[in-house]
Formats: sequence, C-alpha cells, structure tokens
Amino acid sequence: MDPLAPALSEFEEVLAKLASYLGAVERPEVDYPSKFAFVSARLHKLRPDPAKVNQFLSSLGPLKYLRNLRLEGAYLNADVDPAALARSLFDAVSAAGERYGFSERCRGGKVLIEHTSANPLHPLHVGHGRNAVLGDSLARLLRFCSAEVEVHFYVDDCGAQVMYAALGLAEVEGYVRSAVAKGAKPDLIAGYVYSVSTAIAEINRLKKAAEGAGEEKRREITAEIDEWLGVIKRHMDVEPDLVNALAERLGGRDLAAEAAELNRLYEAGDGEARRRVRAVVDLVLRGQRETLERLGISIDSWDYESELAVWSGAAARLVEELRRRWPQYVEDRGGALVFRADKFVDDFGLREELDLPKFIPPVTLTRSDGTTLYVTRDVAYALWQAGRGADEVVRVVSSEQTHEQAHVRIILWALGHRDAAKRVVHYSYEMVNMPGMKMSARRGQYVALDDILDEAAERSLQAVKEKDKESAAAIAEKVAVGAVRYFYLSASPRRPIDFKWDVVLNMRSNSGPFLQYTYVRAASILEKAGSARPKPAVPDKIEQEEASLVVKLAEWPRAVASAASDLRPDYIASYLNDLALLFNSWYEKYPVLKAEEPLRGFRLALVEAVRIVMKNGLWILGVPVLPKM
RNA sequence: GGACCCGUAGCUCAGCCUGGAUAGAGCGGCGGCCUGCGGAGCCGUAGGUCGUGGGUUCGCGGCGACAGCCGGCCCAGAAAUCCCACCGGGUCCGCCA
Repeated sequence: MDPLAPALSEFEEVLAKLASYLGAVERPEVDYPSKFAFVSARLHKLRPDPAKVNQFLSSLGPLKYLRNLRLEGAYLNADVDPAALARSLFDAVSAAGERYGFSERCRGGKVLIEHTSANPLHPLHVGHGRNAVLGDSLARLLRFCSAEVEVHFYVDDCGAQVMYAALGLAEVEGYVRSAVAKGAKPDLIAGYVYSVSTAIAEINRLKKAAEGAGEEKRREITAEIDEWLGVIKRHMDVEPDLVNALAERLGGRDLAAEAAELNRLYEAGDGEARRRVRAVVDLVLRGQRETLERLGISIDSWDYESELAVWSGAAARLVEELRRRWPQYVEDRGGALVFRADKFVDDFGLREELDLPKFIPPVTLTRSDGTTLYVTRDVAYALWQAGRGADEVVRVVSSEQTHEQAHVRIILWALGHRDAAKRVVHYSYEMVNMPGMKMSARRGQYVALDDILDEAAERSLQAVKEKDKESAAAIAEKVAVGAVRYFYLSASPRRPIDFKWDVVLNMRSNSGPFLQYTYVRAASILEKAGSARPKPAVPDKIEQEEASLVVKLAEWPRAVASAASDLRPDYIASYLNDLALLFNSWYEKYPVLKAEEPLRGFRLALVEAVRIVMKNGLWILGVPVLPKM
C-alpha cells in the first residue's frame, strides 16, 4: 500500500479537470518534490492564462487530501494535508504491518544475481567487499519486493593462476592443513601459497628472459625481479617456514610449463589434476564463505567454471558452433581461434541493441594448445545462467571488465541467443582505490575484508554501553558489519571510491551505526510504552516537524520501488539517513511517552512506523538491527 | 592512439537517464544544548562562478521549397542535467582472470 497514492491521484484528477477546462490536450505531469512537502505540476506547456486558472481553482469544491491549491509562477502547487496523509500512513502501516514498504509498484519476477565471484586464490579484500555488499543488497531489495531471487557465485577454478597455487600447495599441503587445523584462516594461508608460488614462477621466468637481453631490457627485468623478491620477503616475515619450504621445492623448476600442463590436464578432467586444483580452491572458498557469512551474505549456488563450462563440453561446443555459423568471423592464428567481434558488431550494427561501448576489440577464444580462455568459458556460463528461467540475469562485475562482458553479450547474440544476450546485464560498479597503495592480490598486497571488520569491531567496542563482555563483543561485531556495509552502499556504484579508514569507521551521521542507533532509540521508546496500543487518533493540528516525518514515512514504498527498478540500493541508504535525521530532530523536540492522550497515541504510532521502516530498510542494506547497543 | 566512468562547499558525496521555482546531505570549522523517551544525539552558523569554453531545444495559429519564416500570447524562449571540444583523475584495449 502506498499512502501517497490517494493524495496524488486526487491531484491528478484536478489536473485533468484543469486541462479540459483550458481546452488542452496534454496533461501536465505530477511532480512530487519531497523537500517542499507539497505536490506540484509544471504548467509551462499549457501556457495558461493565470486569470483562467484562478477562476478554475475557485470553482473547485473542497478536496480530501489537498489544501491551498495555488498558481505560483508556472506551477500549480498544493499542500498535502498532513492529517489526512497521516491517516493514510497509519492505514497503510496497519494493513501491511511488518512488511510496510512493499507495494504493487515494486518490480517482482524472477531474477538471477551473480556477485562477488572472486578468484579462489586469496581472501576477499576491500574491492570484493563492494561487489559482495552491492550484490547482496540488490538481492535483499528485490526479495523485499517479492521477486524470486537466486544468488550465484561463479568459482573461477580454471586458468593459469589457479595452477600456480595448486603446484605450490602440493608441496606444502601437510603444513597448511595442520595450520588450518590449529585455527589459521584457510583463505589467508592459501593466499600466501598463491603469492609466493607466483613470485617464484615469475622470478624464474624473468631470469630466463634476462639471458641474452640487451643492457636496458636487463635493467628493467632486474627491477621486476626485485619487486617479486620483495613479495617473497614480506611473506617470509609472516610465515618463514612456509616460504622456505616453497622456495626450496619450487625454485629452479619450469613452473610456467608445469602450470600449462596441469591446466591442460585439469580441463581434460584428469583425476589427479582435479584433486590438486580442488584442494587449493576449496580451501580458499571455505575462508571466503566465512567472510561472507560474517557480512550476512549467503550464496544459493556455487557454480564451478570447470564443471559448467569445461567438463560439460559447453565451451568447446560454443566455439564449434561459432565457427560453423560464422566462419568468416573466426580466424585461426597459429592454432588459437579468434572471433572478430569488432567486425561482427560493425556489420550487424549491434552497438545500440546490446548497449555496447564504442570500441570492441577482437576476442581470442582458445589457446593454441586447445584450452579455453576466460571469456569463452564465461559465455558458456552466461548461457547456463540464461537457461535457468530468470527474467533478468544481473551480473555484478567491476567496470574493468566492460569489454569482456560486452564480448559475452555479442557472442550470445552471434550464437543465436539474442533474447539471452539482452537479458544478461552487466551491473557495473567502479573500483575501490587504496590511496598510496597499488592493490594486487597476486602480490599479496591488499587490505583484507576481515581486517577491516576486525578494526571496526575494535573501534566500536569502545562506544558500546553493554557491560557484559561477551554480549558487548557481539554487539560491536554487528556495529562493525553495519559500518562497513553502509560505507559501500553510501556511494553510487558508478563512482570510484577511495578506501579511507576514517570514512569506513565513521559512526556518526550518515553511517550504519547512526541508523542502528536511531532504531534502538525508537525500539526503546516503544518498549517502555508497553504493547497495548489502540488505533491512533490523528490530531487536527500537526506540528511542522511532525508533518515532515509523516511525509517521509509515507514516501517509503516509493523509495523502495524506485530503488528496485533502478537497481540502486544506495537510494535506500540515503532515504534511511534522511529519515533518521528527521526522526532525531523531532524526537529532541516533542516528548512521546509524557505527552497527553490522544497526542501520545499519535506520536507512538509515528515511532512505530519509524521502527518498521528502519527495520526493513536496514534489512535491505544488510545492516544488522540491534535491540540495544 | 582508441574507448568507458568520474570532476558539484576545505574534505566525502547525492541530484544528471526523464532540462524548469531558492543545487541537497554528512565530515571537518565556529557557537550553543546533558537532574530529560538512549548525547553513537540535537540546535545555530560560516562555506558553492556545479572542472573550463562553446553549442542546442521548448507552447499556439498561419505559411512552407520541411531548411525555416511570420504573428500575437507568455513567468520564461529554461542547462549541474542534453551535445561538442579541452583540461584533470580512474579504468580498459592479453594465447590474464
């Protein structure tokens, strides 16, 4: 139910009458500028004669929801009667109860959301945090809107990088397993193995490249080697035994060749290769899943690239199909197959239809050894996703992959899956930058999500009023989750954000903890008031601050619907912040519990509405709701 | 070299898709408010040539060679918002993922 609907439809009726009174064909659109707490329509296109409009206005009888209709400049304005609005608000809240906010304006349907999909090689870091929180809140938002949502995590367990980690782990598996048994976080320690193995492989490769290179080239290579030595050294400080063992057993081997061979075997489904690769992948996934759970994120389906794209034969089949359908666009370059997506898009004029960037590069489908590439496997995966019967497949993927995601849509189209190509959307978001630091998961150079949560929990513990140590820690943890999630959601996805501790750990206005605190206040008042509350009576005269609060609360279903249709959870964040500011101002000024009846009942009903909206909004953001803090 | 995203108060950001009335918050600054329903709060105040420079579009009637032109009417022929160029920041353009 939408409490604003009756007032707005009344206004529409007035506009329709006005239009016909003026003999106009077009009817002006209704604006709802919330900051003015009135409704408005631009009459510019009607070129009205003010005298005639005023004549019309004076001929109107009394209205139910609107007061003080007036022509201001070229605008027709009307105040919404706050008492009438309050009545429809209370009706809506009592009808919807705890689900207040859901309305018929919400989009429903079936949606598949893929998010996070981090490489199974290292812990989740601040960059993945944005993806995970965005994707999860999107899922919550649509679920709140009664959409049927499936959340998927794509496990990239193929490709060269995974193989280095697998080669490394094979040499130190006993050590790693016993460390994990003793409580080490599996993704963290597996991440060390990955970085160190990669570093050793890189150093070997670079040393070979240096032989026979010119003076200048050699200097460049030496600098690069030093950088990788630095990576090893940093890990040495944390895990000397592990690093020494890896250096001893991997040093001097041709890891690039071994990785390529392991990759080939893995794609072929060789038993031993599977065991070795999955050993490292599953170790990391265990850790990543723990971090996600800590953030309140659950995944419905973990989709392994190897199974869905490679072993099923889907990737190979689609390459063949592409070749058969479009031989003139598939080129053989020394055994590697290249699809001329650039030419294809030009020839078929797909730019607009598939919402593509202006520049599209050709795309390599297979290596010369016959193994597949990421994009090719991703097309197979997209095809699988599209086959699950969702109206829309939302892939939360960073803007870095704009071209790759465009390739996926183009190839789907080329394969004849034109409908799927349009249903698969790249939900793009910008990067999280660490000022003064180049993040690189390969080099083990990043700030892990776990570390941020730990730091935030420690910081918030100081402010927790609860005396009991254990429950205080539990509260601090939830405050930390709220702070971190809100940080990611308070910026528009299309804007790059800088990771700054003081912003993430902000616990004042415009933060997760601020909203949690506001909820606690509202809940605390209601608790003291007791449970028996009759239907509230709306007073004739409503204070200014009360009216603003009523309007904001009445807007909630529309805020939800527009966030859902634009796929913008950040709208919810800013709505809740506005609501909290309004509620806090009102709260300072007007007593609730000590007010006389019937005012007390009215104010309690407002507090109850705030509580429900805050609870639902916080749920959508994934910011934990606390009874006390 | 080409492409995409961003440039709004000292700092962080919303508004841009769908152009119109005083460009909204927060942080930080300054000055206030705790014998009060939870001060992780509230009130007040200062702070903006919306990166720079160009361009572009509105209603009605008549004519039309479909480029526009004429007429009166009107708060107004409206740009942070659309287009172009340039500048600054980020990202991508791989037999990586």
